[in-house]
Amino acid sequence: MRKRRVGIVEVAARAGVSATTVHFALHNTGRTSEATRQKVLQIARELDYHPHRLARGLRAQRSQILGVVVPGLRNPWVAHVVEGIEMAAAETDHGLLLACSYGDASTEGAAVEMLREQAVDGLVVIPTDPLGSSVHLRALAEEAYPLVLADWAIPGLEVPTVSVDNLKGGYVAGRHLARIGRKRIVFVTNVSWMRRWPVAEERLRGCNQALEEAGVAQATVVGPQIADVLPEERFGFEAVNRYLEAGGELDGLFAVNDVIACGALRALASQGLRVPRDVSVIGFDDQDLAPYLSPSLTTVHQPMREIGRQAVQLLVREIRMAEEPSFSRGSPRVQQVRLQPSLVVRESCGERTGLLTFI
Amino acid sequence: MRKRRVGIVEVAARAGVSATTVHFALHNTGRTSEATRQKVLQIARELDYHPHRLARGLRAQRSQILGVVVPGLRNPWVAHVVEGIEMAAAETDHGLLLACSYGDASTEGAAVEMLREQAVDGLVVIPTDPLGSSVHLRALAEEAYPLVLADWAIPGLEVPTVSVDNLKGGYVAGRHLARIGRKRIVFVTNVSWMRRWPVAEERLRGCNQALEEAGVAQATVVGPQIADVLPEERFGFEAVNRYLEAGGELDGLFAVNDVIACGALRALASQGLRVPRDVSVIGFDDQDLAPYLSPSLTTVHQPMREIGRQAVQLLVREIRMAEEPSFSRGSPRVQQVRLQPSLVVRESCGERTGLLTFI
DNA sequence: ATGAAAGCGCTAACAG
DNA sequence: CTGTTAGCGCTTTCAT
Repeated sequence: MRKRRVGIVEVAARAGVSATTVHFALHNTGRTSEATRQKVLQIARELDYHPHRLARGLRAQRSQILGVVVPGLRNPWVAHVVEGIEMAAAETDHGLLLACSYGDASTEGAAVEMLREQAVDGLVVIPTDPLGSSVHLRALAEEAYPLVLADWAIPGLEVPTVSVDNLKGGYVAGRHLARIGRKRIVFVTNVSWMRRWPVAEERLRGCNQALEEAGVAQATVVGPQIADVLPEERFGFEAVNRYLEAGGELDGLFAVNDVIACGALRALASQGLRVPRDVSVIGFDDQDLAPYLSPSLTTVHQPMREIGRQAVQLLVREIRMAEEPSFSRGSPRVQQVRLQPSLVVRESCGERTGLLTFI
Repeated sequence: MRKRRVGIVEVAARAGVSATTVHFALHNTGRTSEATRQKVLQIARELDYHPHRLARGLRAQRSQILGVVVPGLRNPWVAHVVEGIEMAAAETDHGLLLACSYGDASTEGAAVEMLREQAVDGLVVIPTDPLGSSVHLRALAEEAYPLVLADWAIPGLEVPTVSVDNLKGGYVAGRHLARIGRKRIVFVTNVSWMRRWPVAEERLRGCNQALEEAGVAQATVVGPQIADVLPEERFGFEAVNRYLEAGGELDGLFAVNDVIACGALRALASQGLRVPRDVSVIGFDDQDLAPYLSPSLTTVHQPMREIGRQAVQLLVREIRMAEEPSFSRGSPRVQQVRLQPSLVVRESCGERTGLLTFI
């Protein structure tokens, strides 16, 4: 039989006190005598009382729920970021309402709408598309709705953001390729990633900067020419395959993420190119599988869970600021957190081919 | 400036009608004249009115939120199931409150507690541990709280469940290994998977059944002997490495999931064993990366998103049944959905080694 | 065809 | 130290 939910009044009745007293007893505000408090707690336990957060939320105008909008969960990068968000949310006693945009700006808009109706206290969004996203995100920002972006900032949108230093990430990748003597570098990215403008572009720019410093030709961008396909492994595979079939050459490859790198590795192998002998490959993310690919993948590590955690921290701060404007005290109005990536060298680069440097 | 949320009463005021009328106009219950209805809708739009679902939920005793508890998101299997859940939830106008148990039964219990306080209408749980989980899940079941399990049923717990036919999945894997002439089969699983009793055990049992039918020796179970480590790739790698270092032999390997298979592939390669020449490898799940590993992974496909979708469907049904008991009409009280797996043959098995069959 | 009023479960200002 | 009371925003019965 469905057990009826026991509320504060039933506890009050059983304890022979008022609902108010129960409330103060449960929240230990020191307004009740220790005796009644114990009695109330005892009865609450007996009755298996649980607060009804909807009711509390309605009254307090605060649901203790954070909304999260992500492009989807199949890229492990996102999955890890969401885990980080979940951990931080649980620690700060928040629930987590999750919605996916699946790469579509209007789905994202609908998700934001829906989450707002559910009265989330704030939103963490990994935007899907700078143009489409910026419309509704800008609307949120304008009414000072607590909002934090993860992964990348939308140009011209002043919102707290936590992201990784993509320029530097690209730079260390490019520098490494140059150092080990690679001359013809290809940068693989899909259109979705190009749309996320700052991300792919910065990684590419960082890479090119390093190449230039080393006197190596700029990277050839492969991928945006062809249609986007899922999963991303397949995209990486097809993009590289087409490039090679069209007679393209390369001795170094830098992929915008590890999943695409995985597909790229496969394409290189299928075309008879050996990694790292013929081609050095670098990914981005350092996902769980990177060390276990064959060859293991050299990649630019980023702290994925940490991105999620920091996003929640910024968001909680935003929420407080929205509630008690005095809280802003001193610290800058909009915080940007930029985490540092680092290169993890594994087999796919074949450090030993570095001998080429001496030729 | 923070925009104050506009409610039904403000719309009413502006339209010169009562809140009741606004309500009926918005919900198109045909109780208002078309004229007033249009006017109200117009004003609602102008004022950018959005219903407050917390308030509605409180009144209606129904939050339109589903709770989901999963072990974590880093295994892409889970990520895909959650995507399926998210899609189905969005389609049925439900929000999705997500919590992770991280493999710990008490964390799971706390998550369930928290979700109930948030007044979710029902729960989808991927249990973490049959012993630990069964305690609080049984409690839910006893009070007829809408609950659906995904992935595996807890023995003796009568709750709707959607899972894949693991016995059959194991069977087709084992049969394939036998058919291509493999004789010394190893089954790799970690302790966490063994705890999820029916899953790993059924996959193993199905495999052994096929081996027996083919007159091949039962599979050696590798993994549970050593401590669990994350990520699972690493576990697969270490488990297989230890087995080989201890002088273990094999010519066929069946892993409890693709991620562990990925680590196993790597371990085999690092020990100089070639796949598929020396060893045939089969995984379970058919995750995105399976076709892009080198060699590409033969694996037992399961419809991951579909599991999530079906779970939501069962749950929505449970919720309706709990609300209007008359709804149960005819159909069995507890539904079990069992989806069919299928073998996807790729390079890691080397069908051509099937020649061995003729020796 | 429309409105008044009660109430979902909890909180907090205000009395005593 | 404890209780009374008035809502939070929406739904729904009952009047008009």
